[in-house]
Amino acid sequence: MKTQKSENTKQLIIEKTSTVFNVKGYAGTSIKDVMSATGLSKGCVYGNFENKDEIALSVFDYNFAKVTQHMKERILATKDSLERLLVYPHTYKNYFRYPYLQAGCPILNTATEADDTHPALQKRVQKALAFWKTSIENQIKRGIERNEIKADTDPTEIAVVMISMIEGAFMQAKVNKHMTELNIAMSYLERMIRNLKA
Amino acid sequence: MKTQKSENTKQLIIEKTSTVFNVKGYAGTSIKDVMSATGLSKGCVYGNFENKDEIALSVFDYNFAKVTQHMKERILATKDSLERLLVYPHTYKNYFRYPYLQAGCPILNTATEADDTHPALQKRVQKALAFWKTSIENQIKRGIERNEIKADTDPTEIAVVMISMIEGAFMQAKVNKHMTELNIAMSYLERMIRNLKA
DNA sequence: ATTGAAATAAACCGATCGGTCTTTTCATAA
DNA sequence: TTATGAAAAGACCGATCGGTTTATTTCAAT
Repeated sequence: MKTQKSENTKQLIIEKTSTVFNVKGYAGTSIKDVMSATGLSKGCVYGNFENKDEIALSVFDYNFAKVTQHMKERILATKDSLERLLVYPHTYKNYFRYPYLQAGCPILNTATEADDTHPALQKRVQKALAFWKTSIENQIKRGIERNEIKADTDPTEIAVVMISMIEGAFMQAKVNKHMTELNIAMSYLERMIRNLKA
Repeated sequence: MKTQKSENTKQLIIEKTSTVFNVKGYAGTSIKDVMSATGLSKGCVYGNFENKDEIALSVFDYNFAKVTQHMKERILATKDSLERLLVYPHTYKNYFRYPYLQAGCPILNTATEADDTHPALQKRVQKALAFWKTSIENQIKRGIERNEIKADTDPTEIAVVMISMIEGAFMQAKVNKHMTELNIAMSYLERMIRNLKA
């Protein structure tokens, strides 16, 4: 098979550049950056991707899939609904342990750059954000059905507040280069989640 | 005075490009953008600023001063400590009314771009964030002294949570191009603040 | 009327940008 | 062993980047 190999290098390019794009952003990452991150030539890069846009889009999908997969695994390892929700603050409290979060949350990083300049990337972020929101909502609904979470809990409100607090606190951690604010916010979030107990 | 005039154009460049930098970011804004936004020639731009960095730094200071000034005015117009804290969710709930917030929160926009790429800008954001935090803390301390806020309130925690929620919700509003999540988060924040009442 | 700072347009610089195209490499199948 | 064709390499493209320099003009203050 010849296509097999090309599929491999395509994946290699995505993996090797995933950090670069997350750190430098779309406009800040050049093809030269892609070349030096992968060790590949320009011809090879453009042989596997149509243009820089296509790389950036693939990289965003890859980065988002990484954190989604991690959350999924952690969530499936729990039993109680509250424990499931607590996975989020627990993970972000220790974000430095996860290489794909060390460069920052891909949603946050991409969102602020793409919102007015890159419609295609913006749509991806919108979808990612919507996916995250509904999956928290579903966890809460499930918790209510199982009588583990107070029946009068508003799933949408909790989901929005959780996402807001995580992203806002994460931004502070990144810019301050320390965890103080992130820890404070995540501890508050944990308490908030525990208060949802039926 | 001859310096007067040059001071004016310097200010004009800052004002006219403040939106551009907030929308396109530092890396995304070119000198050509500065020229077309101001209607000035390249020679004139470089006659008033040493380089692009100096413009970006000045623009950040300008943008941050704008929102700080707005908050200050609003806060001074209140009497109660809780009302003072409520100024923040009220303002961000109607952010589209304020031109200097329409392009996004300068702190958020600059933070995510500069955290790993532009140390000078990053320092500015750190200072801005610290200023914001301590000023919320001081308002809460004042409220406790005046017996308007519960004595067991943790000023730092509330400050961090407020900033996190605002920035995180703002990000969602910008990327989704609608206010749903921002309104939900700000309503929650209002309730949280009202719960601090002594 | 003179002066001189400020702004102008334009040429120019080397570097880099994203992207194309031709050549070379190299594994595979005949 | 040789022919084939995909994949990788790298020279090359025009455009733009940030920034400098030049000569010229505008215009307010003396």
